Amino acid sequence: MTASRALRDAPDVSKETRDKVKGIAAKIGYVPNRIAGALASQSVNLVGVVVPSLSSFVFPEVLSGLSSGLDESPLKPVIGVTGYDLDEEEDVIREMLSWRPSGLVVAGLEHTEAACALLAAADCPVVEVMDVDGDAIAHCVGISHVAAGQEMAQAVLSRGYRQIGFIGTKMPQDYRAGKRLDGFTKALQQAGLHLADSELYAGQSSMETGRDLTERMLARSPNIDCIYYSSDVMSVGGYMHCLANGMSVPNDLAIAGFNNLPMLRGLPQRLATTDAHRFEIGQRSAEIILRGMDGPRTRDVLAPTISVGQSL
Amino acid sequence: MTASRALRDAPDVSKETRDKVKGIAAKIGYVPNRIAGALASQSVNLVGVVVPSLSSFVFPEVLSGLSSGLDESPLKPVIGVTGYDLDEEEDVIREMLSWRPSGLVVAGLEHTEAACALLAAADCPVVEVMDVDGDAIAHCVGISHVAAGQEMAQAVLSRGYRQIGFIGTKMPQDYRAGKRLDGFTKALQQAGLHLADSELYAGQSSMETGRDLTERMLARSPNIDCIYYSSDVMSVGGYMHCLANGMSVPNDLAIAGFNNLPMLRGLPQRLATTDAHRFEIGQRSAEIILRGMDGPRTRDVLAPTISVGQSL
DNA sequence: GGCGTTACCGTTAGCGCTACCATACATATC
DNA sequence: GATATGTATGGTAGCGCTAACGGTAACGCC
Repeated sequence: MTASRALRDAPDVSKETRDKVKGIAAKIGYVPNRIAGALASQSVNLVGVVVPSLSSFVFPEVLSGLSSGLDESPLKPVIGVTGYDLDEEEDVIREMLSWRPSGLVVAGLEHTEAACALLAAADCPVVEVMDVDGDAIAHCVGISHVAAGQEMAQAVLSRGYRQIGFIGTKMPQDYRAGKRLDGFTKALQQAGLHLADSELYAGQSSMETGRDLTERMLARSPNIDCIYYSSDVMSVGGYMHCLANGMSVPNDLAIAGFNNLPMLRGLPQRLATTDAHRFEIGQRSAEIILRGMDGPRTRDVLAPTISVGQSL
Repeated sequence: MTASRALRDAPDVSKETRDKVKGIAAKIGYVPNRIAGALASQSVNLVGVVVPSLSSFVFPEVLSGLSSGLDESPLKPVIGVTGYDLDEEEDVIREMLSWRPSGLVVAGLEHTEAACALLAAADCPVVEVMDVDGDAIAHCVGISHVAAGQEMAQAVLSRGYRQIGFIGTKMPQDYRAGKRLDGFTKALQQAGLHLADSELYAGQSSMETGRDLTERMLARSPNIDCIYYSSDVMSVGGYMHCLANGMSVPNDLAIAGFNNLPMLRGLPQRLATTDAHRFEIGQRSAEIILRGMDGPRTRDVLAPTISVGQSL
């Protein structure tokens, strides 16, 4: 017991004893068994984070916000990746909860029925992040993607564009992109317009896909004057198509994306985008988890920040 | 015991009993406590992965390789991030090992003395990935970054460039970038040349940094005809500088990067780069870990694949 | 001397599972 | 009928720690 206390910096150990224990522990290369410790103390200083993808440039930033928010606490984030697959998500959530974490952060509001049951019954704070358009099971921090889509539509319309295309992910895959499209088209309809053309793709967003689909859409619908992309990665791809073909942005084609990714700041022109405040979402999730199980149920709606740049 | 066996799909349970147990478990929302399970069975089906950063575009791909390699096994990767800080790395390694994982993957060969001791004493397979230039403590899969730098220098020299600059991370931060620079300058020296100019920066690589440092270098050393960047993110930034200023690549400036990132495939021109086979590194690490503790010590040196593209 | 207080250290039990073995019963074999 | 074999189930101990509490010594106070 004294050794256990000494190594954990728990009170009731004299300085000499503590130093002696730590010295010997270092010498023999003792690494405490956290599994046994966690079982005995019924506490695991880990926070599960369940995200669809790490290569989409989007979630690492949520994660750094979360890490920074947990920095002063003993909690550490543990990441699980679902590949935008709800069944896989259910497995990852189950796996996470089976380790009895101190908190769980899940991206999005859409889950399988079983996953919802797991989240509802979890005996740790659960935060659903990124999205607030829908019914949250637990705490919830994010932006309205419907609102983000509407706002961008208004920015596009106010600048006089009328032949508007959309390029984005196929919908069952990325619910949030779908909500942005819903908001966007709704706003167009209110102005008596509808989408002139659209391209939906499955799989990873990439600059290459953005460039290729832009080319295809413009070949099919040459009078398109503005394209809304479901992601900045895609919109940068579209921009590259313009650069490669001597098209002037926004004169020949106006461009708008989403996410306000760091890569936008390296381009010759600033492209229109919407910042979803990913870092802050992570930070606020950390705060909610640190409050523990007692706090009131939170629904934290951040306002997306549009930035029209020089491409509209 | 029967219930435990039923839930784990262990043998020696009749089908009726198994169904009954699973049914009741689902109904009451039972989630097995993996902590207790792991303690009792002395086995944890997790593989720790320690990487410097997730937003550098580089490690997510190693991770997908690893995941794909572990797919058929019960093992799952758990990610830890160090922020390119060796002391933080030591903490993360200690934390990982305290959970008694089935394997540990660590990026790079440079660690604190204590971390080296931990890795050497770990009772699970340990794989040091990405880099083979140096002394590995355990298994090791990667490319020689010195060789990658040399090879790119030869490609640059063979095309007649003589005023060559380098833009990259400050060295204590990213050892592998430093090794590429070493190989690069060594090859230049063998041709009787040395770097005409260089810019080193601290912090994250980004297109913006690449663009700004390129501008600064060209302002200072206008006769530079080729720049080698420590990363594709940076070289794309340099390319953006050229596009924004009407400079022709490679006529006005030749450009070479490293990593063969997906983003390169979206650009108007293909930039010179070197593929470090990140996905394959992940896959091979998975194989090594699946072999367990008995297999022979591996040193798996992959050949970096240079691609000169249209920018040299 | 009796009592309380503080500082430190040790004993015991138990966290929730699973490895291992014992048991019970059915079926097969000679 | 005795013995072996297979299938399903249950009992017991223990994984390596820590919470809770018990003990001991030293000191102070009235």
